[in-house]
Amino acid sequence: MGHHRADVVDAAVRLLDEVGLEALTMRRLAGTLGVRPSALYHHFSGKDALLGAVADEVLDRGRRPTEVVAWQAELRLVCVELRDIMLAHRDGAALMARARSLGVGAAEPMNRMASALRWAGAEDEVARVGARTLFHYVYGHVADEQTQQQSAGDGEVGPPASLDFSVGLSMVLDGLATRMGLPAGAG
Amino acid sequence: MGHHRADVVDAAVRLLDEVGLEALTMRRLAGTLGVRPSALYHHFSGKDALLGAVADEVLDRGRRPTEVVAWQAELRLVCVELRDIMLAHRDGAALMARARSLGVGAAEPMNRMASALRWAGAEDEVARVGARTLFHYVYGHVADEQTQQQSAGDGEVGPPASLDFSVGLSMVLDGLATRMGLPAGAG
DNA sequence: ACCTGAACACCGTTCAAGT
DNA sequence: ACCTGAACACCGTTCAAGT
Repeated sequence: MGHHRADVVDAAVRLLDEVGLEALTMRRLAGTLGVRPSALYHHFSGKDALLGAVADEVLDRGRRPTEVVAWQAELRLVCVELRDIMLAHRDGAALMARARSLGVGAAEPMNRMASALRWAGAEDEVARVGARTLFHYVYGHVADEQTQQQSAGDGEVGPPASLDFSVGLSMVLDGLATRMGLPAGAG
Repeated sequence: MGHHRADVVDAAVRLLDEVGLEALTMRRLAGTLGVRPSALYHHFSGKDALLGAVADEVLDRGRRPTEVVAWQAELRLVCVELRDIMLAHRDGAALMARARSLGVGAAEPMNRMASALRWAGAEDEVARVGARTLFHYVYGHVADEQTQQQSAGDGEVGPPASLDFSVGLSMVLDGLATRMGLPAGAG
């Protein structure tokens, strides 16, 4: 009875956190809204479009204010922000992968990374490849974290994931610096 | 009428190449074998187990003989082999991601990378993180390639993907070398 | 603009029973 | 050991029709 697009996205984010990506179903989502499944197609052309909107909404909610820092530190901040966003929602990494593979949404983080690199003086190819590499690193790491914490649940292991993330990120940033003809280790 | 596990896996690989991962369905697979869907559950406990077996089969088929080379070159060979395997099958990257997220199969490439790193003298943490980073790089790159070539199809763009892959890989290997206290650029 | 009702063409999985 | 028959509990999507 009178929902808007934003209401549907809100409900979808809540449902995602409750039941996970696999159980995030058009029929189930309609149920939580007290509406018939077919009603959702008034707001979205299909499930793909809905998932793209959910991914962008989640990205937007986790956005932090920009700080003025050196380029390596900025890339680090963007990557940490992206990881935190993915970790903030059940199956967050899988959601981003799904949206990207459907070619709908979730493009902003990589664009920010590429911008930072170009601003730092990287050639176009290095900026493009570097941004992709960083994004894939973050996504892959968080995807592993979330599938592990899904299969564990009992023995608390806890914080070493963040440390591993930081170490690997430094590695990629070092490689990036080397490619740009700068000394490694500033990050 | 008398299929074995291996027959089912073979048919699944063929069907994957024909119709893609999304349409690789238990019912459809049963159809190509001239069998009822329920018959498949005699060979596999469920779809997840089947997909894991498919991933491992594909990995095994693409395996190349080991060459004796420097560690950076060896890592490069493993990564190139992994990319070629994924590219050799429709939705190859998505298949590996799916298997990994289900915690079934597709673990061998990362193990080989970690071994190569330990053999080269890397500390345990660097070997673990390095292998993960390399695997995620390869997977992410190929996943992008395959979703792009899925949405393109018309204007031939072609080879630059391989070049981008090589550049990004060198970047990661440089970062790895730096972390190990070695000069970058040997790869 | 937003929704219902009803249908279409599918899914994965289980389980008793057959040979 | 390998398979059938039949069912259960779901899917995404379409489309005419209602308010």
